[in-house]
Amino acid sequence: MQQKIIPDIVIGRLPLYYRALQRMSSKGHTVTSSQELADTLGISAAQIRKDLSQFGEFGKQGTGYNVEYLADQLKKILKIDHVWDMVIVGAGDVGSALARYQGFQDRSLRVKMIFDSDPLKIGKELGNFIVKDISTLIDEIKKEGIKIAIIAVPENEAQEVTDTLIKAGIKAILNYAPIHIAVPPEIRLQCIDPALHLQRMTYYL
Amino acid sequence: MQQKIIPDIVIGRLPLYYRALQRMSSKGHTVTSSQELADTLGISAAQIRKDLSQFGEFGKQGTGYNVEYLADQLKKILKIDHVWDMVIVGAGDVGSALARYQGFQDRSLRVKMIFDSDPLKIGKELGNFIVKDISTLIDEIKKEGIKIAIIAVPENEAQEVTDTLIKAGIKAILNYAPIHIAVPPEIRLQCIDPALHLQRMTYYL
DNA sequence: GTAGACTTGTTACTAAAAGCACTAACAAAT
DNA sequence: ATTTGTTAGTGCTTTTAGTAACAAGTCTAC
Repeated sequence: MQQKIIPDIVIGRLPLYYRALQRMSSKGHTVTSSQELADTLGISAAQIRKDLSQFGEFGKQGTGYNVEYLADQLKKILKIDHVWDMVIVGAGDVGSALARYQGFQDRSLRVKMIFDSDPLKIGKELGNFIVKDISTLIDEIKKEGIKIAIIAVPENEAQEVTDTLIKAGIKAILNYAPIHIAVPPEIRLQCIDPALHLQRMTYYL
Repeated sequence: MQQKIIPDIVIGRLPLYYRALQRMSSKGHTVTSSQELADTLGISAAQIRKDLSQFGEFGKQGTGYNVEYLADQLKKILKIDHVWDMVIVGAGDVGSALARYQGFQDRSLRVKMIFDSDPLKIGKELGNFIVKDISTLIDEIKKEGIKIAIIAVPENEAQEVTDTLIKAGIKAILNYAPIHIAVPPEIRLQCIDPALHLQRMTYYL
């Protein structure tokens, strides 16, 4: 159904556009232009127009884009027109912060469960959750049909947890462990390692 | 002194190589090859060789790279042959998790101070730190000569905090606030927004 | 000492992404 | 009705990034 293949780099920018539109909308703006978005985001107006035109014609020449309408279209494209449940694996500092993170609200994302292997943590309260035993992970994920997981375990456990998650039917993984994990090509993977981001900048200092 | 301009995308991969080498080193490996690194990282061997050759000839034909030596060279290139002190602004969940984060150890990064504007948080203990008053931020940063900052404040305060940090002499910023912040071109900026990473993957589900 | 298997650094080539410029459409003011 | 300024969408050009192939150096086994 997707006629031409859209480059992943374009897909990567869409959430950025959506985030800006949400903010405009909450401020009461009803229309915007590629130029205004460009100024807001630090991306060229031509780039934004080209990206959006890959998916259809959402704007009106001379007028611009209707904020609500464009946001709605992006929601459909990104499949965030409904809430996605997620699991967190690892109830350490990072996992805990993510479990309490308010930034998923209003962005079609919701933490559903959190797992750990440490008997001292299992059963404990954490935010609105009770930490579950990692040995029940496959069953719980399958039962709920969850497709997205966040890994927040030590690096030496990350690959094993990944393999288990994939067995459970997880299709997208956000990895906070500071190590490269291997996944089959059909599994989506994104990594966050603050030290990596920081070391990328020290070169220029 | 830097003869040719190295693309930023190349700089971005160097910390990845360094991380892999650190791991190899801790496992006792003394030599490696572009092929082994490629397998470890999921990047092509040719790519790795080309990236490294931008900075010099670090390997030996037929043999490969000496792990310690290459790691050392990368440390020099990335200027992480000494520890960089950092400040965190915002002592909420994200800031707290970062203040306690163990992943900066052994990676030439160290949190030195944490600030907040909330009187209820100022003066409180947090990990090994006492949360400082944000109104003292400029003085404290200047006094210590700190160049790197992590922003972990709500989105509506992020731009103001950014401007203050730059006044204080900060040259590199890691932004956790879910909003685009504007900085002058000479300031390095990296952003981490987990929702953005996740929404990038939902498209494919 | 030599054959053969490895591995680097480099060059030539291919593919992808971004930038630019232009056309057509629309709105508002006169 | 006409003019002016604005803006989307698109094709073309330039730039950038990645891949593949190869010569030259190194090591090991015999």
